[in-house]
Amino acid sequence: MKRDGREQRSGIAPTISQVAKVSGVSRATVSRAFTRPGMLSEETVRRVKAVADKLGYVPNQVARALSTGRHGNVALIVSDVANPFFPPMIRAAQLHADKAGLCVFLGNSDEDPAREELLLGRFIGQVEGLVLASSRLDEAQIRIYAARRPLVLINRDIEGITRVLIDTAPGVEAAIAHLAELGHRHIAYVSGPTTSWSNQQRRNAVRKEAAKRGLKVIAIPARPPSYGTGRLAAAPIVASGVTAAIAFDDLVAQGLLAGLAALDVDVPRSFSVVGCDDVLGETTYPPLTTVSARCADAGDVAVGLLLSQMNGGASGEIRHKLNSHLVVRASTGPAPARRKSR
Amino acid sequence: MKRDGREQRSGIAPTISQVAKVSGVSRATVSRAFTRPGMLSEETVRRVKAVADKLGYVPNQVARALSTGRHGNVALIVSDVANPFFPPMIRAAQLHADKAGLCVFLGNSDEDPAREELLLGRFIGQVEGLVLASSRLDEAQIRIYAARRPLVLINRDIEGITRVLIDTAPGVEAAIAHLAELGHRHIAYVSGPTTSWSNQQRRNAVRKEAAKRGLKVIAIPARPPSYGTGRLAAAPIVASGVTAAIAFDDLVAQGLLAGLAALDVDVPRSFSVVGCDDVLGETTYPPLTTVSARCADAGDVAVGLLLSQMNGGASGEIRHKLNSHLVVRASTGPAPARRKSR
DNA sequence: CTGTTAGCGCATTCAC
DNA sequence: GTGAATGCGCTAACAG
Repeated sequence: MKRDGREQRSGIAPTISQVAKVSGVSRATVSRAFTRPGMLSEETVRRVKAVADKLGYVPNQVARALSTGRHGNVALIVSDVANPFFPPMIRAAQLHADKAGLCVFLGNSDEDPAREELLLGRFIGQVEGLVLASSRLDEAQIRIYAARRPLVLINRDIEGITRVLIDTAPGVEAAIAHLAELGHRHIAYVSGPTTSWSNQQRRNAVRKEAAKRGLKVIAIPARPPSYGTGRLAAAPIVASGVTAAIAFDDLVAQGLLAGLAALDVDVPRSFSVVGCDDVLGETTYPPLTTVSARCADAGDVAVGLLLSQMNGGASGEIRHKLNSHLVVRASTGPAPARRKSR
Repeated sequence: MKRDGREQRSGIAPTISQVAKVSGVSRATVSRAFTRPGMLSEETVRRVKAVADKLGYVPNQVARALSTGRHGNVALIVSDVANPFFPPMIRAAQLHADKAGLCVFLGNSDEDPAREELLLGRFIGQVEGLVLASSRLDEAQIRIYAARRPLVLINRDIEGITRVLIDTAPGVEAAIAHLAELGHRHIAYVSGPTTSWSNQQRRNAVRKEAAKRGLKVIAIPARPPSYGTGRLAAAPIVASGVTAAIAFDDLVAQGLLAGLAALDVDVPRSFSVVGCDDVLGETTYPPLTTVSARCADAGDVAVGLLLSQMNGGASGEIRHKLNSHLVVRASTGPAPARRKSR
């Protein structure tokens, strides 16, 4: 077999053999100089490394991976890079992976299960572990991949597979309580993707807590969840007569804010809105009351779990829950006097 | 050498040899069935693939890479995943890479040259090409890596290295013209990172066009560029007496908007703000007039250029410029009557 | 401490 | 059209 284009640019890359020949040692010794210097005399290590340096030798990761089966790569697949929920998570995951010396493949499924599977297929062969954030794949598929490689899920609850769940229930409950205390009696839940674990969880939390406090809640969809669909939801929401809304995520809430403004509904004076995820900070107008979801932590924890699993740690039943809480800003206020009576 | 932990989970992954044995052909034939089916009889291909399927065989990318020198991976390094400028670019780059069957490593330098170099070092050995977006590395370093692998730069202008530049000058000039027509005479440029090519380009465009139209421009820094620093810039800006500001990017502009609101300065009635990049859409309040930077296209084009370079295409002097234009929304308006005269 | 030997899984010359 | 042999660059037993 001929040498191919591997190093077509600055000539052929030096291999372990060249270094070995020049330094007058065996290839194994050169290998050890890089992987287990402690096994060699300091003198040898020094000499070999000097030669390697001069030659510009750098270990070929691919060859090493083939030999050891460890390539130091992990993959992270998200459902939508452009959703502000993910970047902080990606960043945190990267940071953690970096510290462990791992490289991370990023995949973007764009909410499409087929694409997600395609990516998975491409990654699986060259990674030591995977993390799937908000996976839209069906359970059976996920199990298949989880059987082949350490795999951890974010915001997807599958029995027996390590997962980290951002538990927005406490925050959502607090939000409902907050709204109730402000005198709201009828509220809307602006719902997200039906296949989303987060959406199901939030919807249930809203219903449960609302029931407990005797609030009426209606559901208005915003699908796919985005600024645009949130904006569109404004009209049906005000038409429904509710005085407050809690949205699937901050983006939807932000759109709702805009839609409300366009309808001349003053927030928070005549309508209250609360978001979810807390990814927009105070950048909305008015600053959004929202449920803080610690998405960055999720990325960090997921990679941590993946690492311990890769290193043979307990891969049993791990279901890591991340807490949430309500952040009250300026988009919520006392319920307005009833419209009908005016 | 013993088998290692590669497939510790569901037993050993089937190799080409197993498929060969079961289908009663040689390993070479199995290999061909996957890489050059045309070389084999249809019957053979069919049979081999059937067996492979049943066994769950899937070609080992790493082994293939070692043999061919092509592993189908590329790396994308950005300076800050969390900056809304990047996600659309990342998404577009991924999409293009996907179509070409490539996997992409994502690196996040967090604006730190040292981290950027670390990442580069980890990636270089296992990718066929790299794209560096808004690299903070010094030119010499970049040249070294570019000599080893096909490499394309985004928003960094280094002679001899393929680069795609988002040319915001036309948009910025249009913005200045727009402001001038609205009667503004004194404006501020809220500047970004000094090492950023984009910042230099924008600053120069502002100066040039302002000079041409006889506007006075002062510079106020917002570093690092963010919502927070933009917000902080509001005070010195109103103190300076200018009536309009053009910000390094949308995030800074958004912060400025908030800072202005906190200072009770009405936008656009008493002050005009224009952003840069157009990554926030209409989500700000008021909707931001901004220079559209087509960041998604940049990612797409960069990967395209990288591909052609990887395939031995002309790697000569390529300097791809992406155009920009002004998007007028609601954050700009006529210059207010002069404050002093009131 | 260091050298020798034997693969990792695959793609590719050559023969046939 | 297909098989046998060889090597990609490296690491890991096994000796010494």
